[in-house]
Amino acid sequence: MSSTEVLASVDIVALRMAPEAQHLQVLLHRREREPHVGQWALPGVIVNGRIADTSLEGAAERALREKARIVPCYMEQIGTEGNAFRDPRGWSLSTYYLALLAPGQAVEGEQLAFFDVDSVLERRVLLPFDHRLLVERARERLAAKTVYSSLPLYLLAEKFTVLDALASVQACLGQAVNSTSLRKRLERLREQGWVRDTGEKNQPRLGRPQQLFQYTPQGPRPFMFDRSLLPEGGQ
Amino acid sequence: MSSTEVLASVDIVALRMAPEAQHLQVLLHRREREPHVGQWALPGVIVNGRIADTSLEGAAERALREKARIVPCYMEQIGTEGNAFRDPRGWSLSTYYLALLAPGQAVEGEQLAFFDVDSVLERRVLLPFDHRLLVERARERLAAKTVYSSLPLYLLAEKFTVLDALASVQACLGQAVNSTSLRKRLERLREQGWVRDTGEKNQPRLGRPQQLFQYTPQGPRPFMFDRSLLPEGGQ
DNA sequence: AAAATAGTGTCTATTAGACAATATGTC
DNA sequence: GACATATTGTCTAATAGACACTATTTT
Repeated sequence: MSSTEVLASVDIVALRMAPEAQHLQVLLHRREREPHVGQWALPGVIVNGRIADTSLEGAAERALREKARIVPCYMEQIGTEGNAFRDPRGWSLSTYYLALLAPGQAVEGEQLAFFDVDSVLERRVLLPFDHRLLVERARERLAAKTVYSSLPLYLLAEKFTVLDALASVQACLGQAVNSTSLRKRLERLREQGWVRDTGEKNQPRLGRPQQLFQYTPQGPRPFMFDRSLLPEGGQ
Repeated sequence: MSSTEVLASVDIVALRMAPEAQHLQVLLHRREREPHVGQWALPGVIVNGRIADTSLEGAAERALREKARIVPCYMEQIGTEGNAFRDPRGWSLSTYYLALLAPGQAVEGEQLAFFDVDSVLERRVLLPFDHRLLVERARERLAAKTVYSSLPLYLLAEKFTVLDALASVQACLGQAVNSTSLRKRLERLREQGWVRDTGEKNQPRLGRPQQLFQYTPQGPRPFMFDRSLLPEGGQ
């Protein structure tokens, strides 16, 4: 009977909308220990290691709090990757979470930075372990839920315009979305109490002012629409 | 620096359609060791314990193979539950999978049996650890995917009738479904090559014979429809 | 007034759902 | 033929998507 030697960790794929841009960024943290010390990687912690955790969920929150002093707008477990090869220390297992952050989310220190998700997925930024895979899976889940739920709205500032919402949906989905369809979805959300018209306006440099909305979730899970945004895209 | 003592296991929520009935059953295995020896529980194994595993997925397949000598039609990781309380031995973590079995799936031995999912969820059959929760989560995922995918078809025999498919969808969903809608979905699947009309017929005791179909998945993941089966039900 | 941007209204296509109509078997 | 069941067809409702139209601001 050998001892059960499995290293358990949690890693966080924390996303925000890039400031003044239309794409997603992922929060990375410079590793403080071996292996891969000094490299940019997903923030994460060993589960119930030097610091006791009461639950996996708790460990995930601790990872974000300790490494980045951040509390996300939304967090969801995506899955667990475990095998004998992903960590040079041996058999390891990482349960990873998708966290959605507000667009203005600031981070302190030299050890933290946001990187474009696409540059990670396209390997222009290389991550240690299988962290690229974890980002890819989190991104896939986000895209899949975007077509039939209100999930992308968690990435918005407290007050947002229709175009902000459109940018978020498109960034999550990785493709263009019909703006009429999105407006109708926002209108339905408003009827259901999930979105509030603040009555305030935002004046762009030119043109008609934009209505400012507020996302007011009525439950822990996003609102589910009964149709996909992308009929052809399915499958 | 304390040692990282976390017990990692995989557990399988393997479901089949009850024979001659319209509901789901879950495969349980009588525990051979402490804790909870002799009780009916989800089949599972310790990850990379006495027997080496190369991956979590591999451990999940091993669990089904070792405990039940079964190869499922479909398997999907649902999530990981981990905390300090779920196992009396201490901090433990279980990654659990949903497995879908063919309706005739036989099991050998006194140590294996199918139980109605509802009797587990309603606590008429009590499972050790948090296994009831795992069954509930797997069932939720199945129901959620049933409204917009072909997932329930993995529960069918090689050749099935429209009514078989309807029974499966309704069992997965836990509620009645319009049979016209399901027929149209099957027709679309047929056009897409995901379902084949075998040309054969099944003669019920009375009435017109039933067409026999065959599920022929065109990819590893189920076919996605672009609308929900339950417009009102959403959210 | 012109330009630019936001927001509304109208029409089409698709598909779930209700239900009537038809087909094909047993007794 | 009567009956039972399966299958097809027709109609309605809801909503995504395309696009024309109107509204509101700056210059």
